Amino acid sequence: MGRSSVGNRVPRPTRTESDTERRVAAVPRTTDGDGTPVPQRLLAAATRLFAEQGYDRTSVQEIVEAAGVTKGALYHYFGSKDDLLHEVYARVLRLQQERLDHFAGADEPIEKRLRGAAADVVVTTIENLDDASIFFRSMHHLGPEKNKQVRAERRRYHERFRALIEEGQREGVFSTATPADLVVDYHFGSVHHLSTWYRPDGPLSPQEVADHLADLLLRALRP
Amino acid sequence: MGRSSVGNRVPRPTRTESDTERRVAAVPRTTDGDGTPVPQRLLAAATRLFAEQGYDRTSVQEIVEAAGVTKGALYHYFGSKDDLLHEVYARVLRLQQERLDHFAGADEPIEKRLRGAAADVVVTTIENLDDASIFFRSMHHLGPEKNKQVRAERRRYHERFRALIEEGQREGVFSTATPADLVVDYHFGSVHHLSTWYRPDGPLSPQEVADHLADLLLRALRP
Amino acid sequence: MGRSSVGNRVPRPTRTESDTERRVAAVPRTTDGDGTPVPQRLLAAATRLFAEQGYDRTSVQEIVEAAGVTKGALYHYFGSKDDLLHEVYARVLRLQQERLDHFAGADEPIEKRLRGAAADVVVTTIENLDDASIFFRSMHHLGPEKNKQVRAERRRYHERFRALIEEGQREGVFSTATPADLVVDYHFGSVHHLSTWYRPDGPLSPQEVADHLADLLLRALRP
Amino acid sequence: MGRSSVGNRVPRPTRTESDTERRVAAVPRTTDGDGTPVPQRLLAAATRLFAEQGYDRTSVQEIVEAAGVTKGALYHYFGSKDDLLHEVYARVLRLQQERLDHFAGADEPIEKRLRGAAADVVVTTIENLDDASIFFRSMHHLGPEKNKQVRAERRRYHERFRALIEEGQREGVFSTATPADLVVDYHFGSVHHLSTWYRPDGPLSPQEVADHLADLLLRALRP
DNA sequence: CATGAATGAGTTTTCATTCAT
DNA sequence: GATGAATGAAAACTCATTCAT
Repeated sequence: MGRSSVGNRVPRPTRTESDTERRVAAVPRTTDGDGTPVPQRLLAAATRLFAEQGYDRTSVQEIVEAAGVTKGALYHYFGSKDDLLHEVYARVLRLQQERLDHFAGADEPIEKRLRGAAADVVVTTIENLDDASIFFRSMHHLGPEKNKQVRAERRRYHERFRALIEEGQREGVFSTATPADLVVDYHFGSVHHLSTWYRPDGPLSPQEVADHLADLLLRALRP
Repeated sequence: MGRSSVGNRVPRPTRTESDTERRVAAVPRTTDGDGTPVPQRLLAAATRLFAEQGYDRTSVQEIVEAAGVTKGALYHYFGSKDDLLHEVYARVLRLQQERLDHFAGADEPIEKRLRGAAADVVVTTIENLDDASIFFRSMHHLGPEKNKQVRAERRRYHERFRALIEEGQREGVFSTATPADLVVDYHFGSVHHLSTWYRPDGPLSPQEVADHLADLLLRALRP
Repeated sequence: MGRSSVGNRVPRPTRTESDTERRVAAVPRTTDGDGTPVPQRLLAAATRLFAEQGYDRTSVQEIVEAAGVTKGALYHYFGSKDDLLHEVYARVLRLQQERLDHFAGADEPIEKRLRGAAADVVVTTIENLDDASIFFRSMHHLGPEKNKQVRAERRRYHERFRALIEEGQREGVFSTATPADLVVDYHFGSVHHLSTWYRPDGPLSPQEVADHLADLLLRALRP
Repeated sequence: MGRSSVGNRVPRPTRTESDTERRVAAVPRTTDGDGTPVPQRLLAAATRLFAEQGYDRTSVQEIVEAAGVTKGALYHYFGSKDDLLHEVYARVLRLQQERLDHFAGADEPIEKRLRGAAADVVVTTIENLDDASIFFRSMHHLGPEKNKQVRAERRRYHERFRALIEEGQREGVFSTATPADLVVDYHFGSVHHLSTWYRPDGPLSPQEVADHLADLLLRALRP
């Protein structure tokens, strides 16, 4: 539950993933320092450094040094520095979409489902503040093609969330005073903002912040 | 309502400002192409480019070319690229603080004053979207000293705004369910976020967006 | 007896030297034009140019052009232009200390040992006039840390030499009229000065100059 | 008797000197801070800065700031940065030549005259250590023409000094074991070297150092 | 699989000097 | 006499990427 956590899926652009999942020994043997395989180590190092210093301020050299490998190794696993950033995004997007789907699809009244989703995105954002910082500050560093791709996924997420609000508005439990689109942006603004002000050693736990922000959203939506 | 607007104060890093304030004609007459003096031209070009491409992705070369001057001229007026960024910040901070003071000090009930301030910051942010983008994406590019300075001014602004909410809470017109601090961050999250999604050619005018967002804030604060 | 001679040690700033000592073949085989490896070529070019034009007047561009490599290559081997200068110093200091130790530790009367050391430093200085010019004109260009390091080694050399004189003074074969410290500076003043006036095509061979200067020193020390 | 002292002759390349000597009021009225006229202030500032940082490391901007004038003023009095350096040299050379002439032409035995000259150059060098540092470290920074000029004056000085030694050798009071030329360089080597090791707060006064060094010279010349 | 030497275009910044006022 | 804005060329250094081994 540290600042940044690299998921357990190995991005291997040059290989298919399916066959490495099953046999543990298939993961590249090169695990030098600790037991973590090289690509994960690179991704973790890149995530931390990108969050700390920004994408442009982080050199490939720094990343490979932090990961304890050589440049050749990085370019063996990732096509470019850009690729590395894209992988970070991919991981976060996948995670958030999964969690939203889970909460949105629950068998509960709309109010509960929205509150659950709204609070959960806050908690997971705080638990991965590094990823969040990168996400909201470095998106424009992606090349146009990958940028498009990320934006598309982002939009799917936004629409899924908006659908929840519209559902509540149709049922009359949420006010229609404000367009659902705007409400989504209102809430996600505060989520983005978390990486600016939230400190793990502050007075509020992630869950408390999440409850407060979800509360504000639902209070604003009261008819 | 342009994207970016450069103020009318000439930055003169090597001198105190006081003596140039008196004589209006002291502003360098060197205005080459158009009638705008060089420092303003540089500031305007930098603002636009920083917003479009980010601070790190914008080279000094690009800035001086856009401003139609030479690199030497830039370094004659500004100590560094960093300085240029700082000037953008200083201008925005000054403007926002002034406007907040105006609304907060008005002779009106607290609800009206908060709504006025909350809506106004949205309108002026939209009217200076470039400045806003820079503000919320590039602050960490400032050197540590200037960073401190900007953060301090930022904090003053935050506290002024928080005081409004607390005033309403004390009077009983705003709910105390959420700490005022968190409410401020909630609102400013959505303000920061504007530069991500707001498009001038979209369906909503700046004022409409402002009214909606201020409305959401006040609805969330209803007891 | 060339103007400058670059040693056979490869500077590898990013690694400890110990592991490259073992395997002779570890010296990079990349020797483009002639057979000399890149770092040596750079060091030789830098030495010549620093001596001819001074440190500040020599651009990194000139060095890499003279060495027939690119700037990137230089910065691959040396951390900075400063580093390059430091390597020149390190080589000279090592050489001089070795030779002094050799003469000072010989099994001979003190007069012969001092004369031998005093003459030898003249010969080797003349044989490496470039290094000497750099040494005595560019030391102050080193950053403070490296400056300290060089000064410390320099002092060790000075003290070793002074010890010889003091030994002779204690034995009564050298006059005690002048403090040994001052005598050392007197002699080394003339050694430094060599790079100002000595010309290889002049009437005196290095050995002749050395004999004369050592003679002056010993005559001045006669009781 | 501070580190560096600028003589009382105003270098005015663009004007004749003769008419400003007589009438005090003819000295340019621009004496801003203290009462010293601008050119002297510039020369003094340049001398100090050149000695401290070297010629190349000292910018024209630093000089004018230290002197409390503007760049325009500097270029009004001196044709270039190079000119400034040349003026420093000219002053030192003039002074040393005068003093040597004085001692060499005295009505005394050759031994006394040589000792006097040898000691005096040490004292005046120590009293103007800044000038000396500049002299021995920055001569090669002069353009070829001025370089030639300085070298010529330097040679005159050297020859004057050598003549003293040869006179003694002819009279049989100095040994002829070493060529007079070499003896001169031996002594001046130690004079140059002074700026490397002499510290005003050290144990020896300038006169003591001078006596010791002159003593060493004369002892070395004993037949 | 992995290395690390090498590239080359790029970066920000400095600075002596000029010139209109 | 003096100003200081502006120039333009050059400075040191960085860095993502490639490729022979």
